[in-house]
Amino acid sequence: MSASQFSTKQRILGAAEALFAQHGFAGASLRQVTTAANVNLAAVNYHFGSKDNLIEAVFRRRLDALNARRHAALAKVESKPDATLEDALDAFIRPALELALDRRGGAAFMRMLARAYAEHDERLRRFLSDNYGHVLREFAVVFHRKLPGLTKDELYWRLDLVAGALTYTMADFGLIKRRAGTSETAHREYTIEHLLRFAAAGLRAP
Amino acid sequence: MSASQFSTKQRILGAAEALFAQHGFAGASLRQVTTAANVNLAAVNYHFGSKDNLIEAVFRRRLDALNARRHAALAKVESKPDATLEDALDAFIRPALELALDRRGGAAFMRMLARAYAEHDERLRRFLSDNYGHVLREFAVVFHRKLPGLTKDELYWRLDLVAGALTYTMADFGLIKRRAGTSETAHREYTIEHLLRFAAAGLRAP
DNA sequence: CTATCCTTCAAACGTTCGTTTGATTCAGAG
DNA sequence: CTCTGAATCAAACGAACGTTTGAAGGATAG
Repeated sequence: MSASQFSTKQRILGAAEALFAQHGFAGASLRQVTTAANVNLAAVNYHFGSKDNLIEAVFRRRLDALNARRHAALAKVESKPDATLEDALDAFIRPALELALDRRGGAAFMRMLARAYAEHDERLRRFLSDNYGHVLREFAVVFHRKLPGLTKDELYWRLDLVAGALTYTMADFGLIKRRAGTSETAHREYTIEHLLRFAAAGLRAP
Repeated sequence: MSASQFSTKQRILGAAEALFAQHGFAGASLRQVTTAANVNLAAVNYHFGSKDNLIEAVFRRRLDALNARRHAALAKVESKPDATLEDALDAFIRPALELALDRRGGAAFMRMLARAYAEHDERLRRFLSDNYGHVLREFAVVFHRKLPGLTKDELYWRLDLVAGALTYTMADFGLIKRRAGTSETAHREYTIEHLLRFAAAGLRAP
């Protein structure tokens, strides 16, 4: 009889996500994680091989779905001949915000992502680039088409800054309680509108 | 004969700043710090008492000056009767950007600050709030006057988001090499203009 | 039933951590 | 010169870390 309806693997992933978000990758120990997940200490190395592999698995669980949604949304935008920069940005932002507002740990994951972004860790950057870089490159191509007059270098670091600011901002949005009386849909649309305007202005700056 | 023109204390602070920026507070060990600073391991506890105190000292060395400059710039803005929201934002952003562009470790400090911001560490937040909160509250009062129609709660979380996005962005600006042929002054003014427009738009959003 | 395979368990591994200790060095005051 | 006190040093402390081990558990197939 386990202590939860979820499997050992899933309980480890959930506890690790929350603790990595709170204390960082170096700051959260496997003993904290396994205690919170109510599993044996050795279970992490049995199921994931190492702490580094666990970190990657925590990312993978959420980012696989996020990237698939972003890819599909961008494809839909590309099928319309009169799509704007804002439409492409919406395809980028909306899936991420839905993830950030997900009730089962979405906010914790977003905070973890923001920390990873701020860490500039080489190993983690390579992992993210190798596994999810192709979708980001698709977006970069589309953005480049919507933004002639920007050199490739200029576009790339602007995208990096915009993505960073969005990630950081969304990590905090998960913590903000929405105003009473507003539906979750309204809250999401209000937030997307806000982020989208900021991102578009940043990308279009002279 | 020491290995540098700087004192043991200063060498520790400089090495700690760089290593905290690169590996985080938990990830950088005192052995790494003291080796990089070319001092004995026990020197940290002798001069600062503990690792936590060292972290605070690294912040204090830069933030004392930053807060004084921000306070002075805001006072100058307040002395003009027709000052705009953009003027107040300039008083907030310009000293920080000058710090970020400082050649002696300014970029490293900004990256460290961005990490601290993303960490949401309770102890660190209390330290920053206790020591530098009063200047931020001065800014909040001015911003509130320039932004009627915003509730106090709305203003506070918008300021938090704006400050976070700015901090994160400036942490990366320190890494970006400016285009050849542009002076440092021109680069700084271009960047400030960019950040200022974004922050003003974010604060003024409906 | 036994045999097999996946999973869980308590215990221990060697390493690294922050911190403390007690001796040593050394410049400046009397 | 001696004395004093701050600074530096090598060495060690106990605790916590990620990881490994070998035995025990427990479901399923033959």
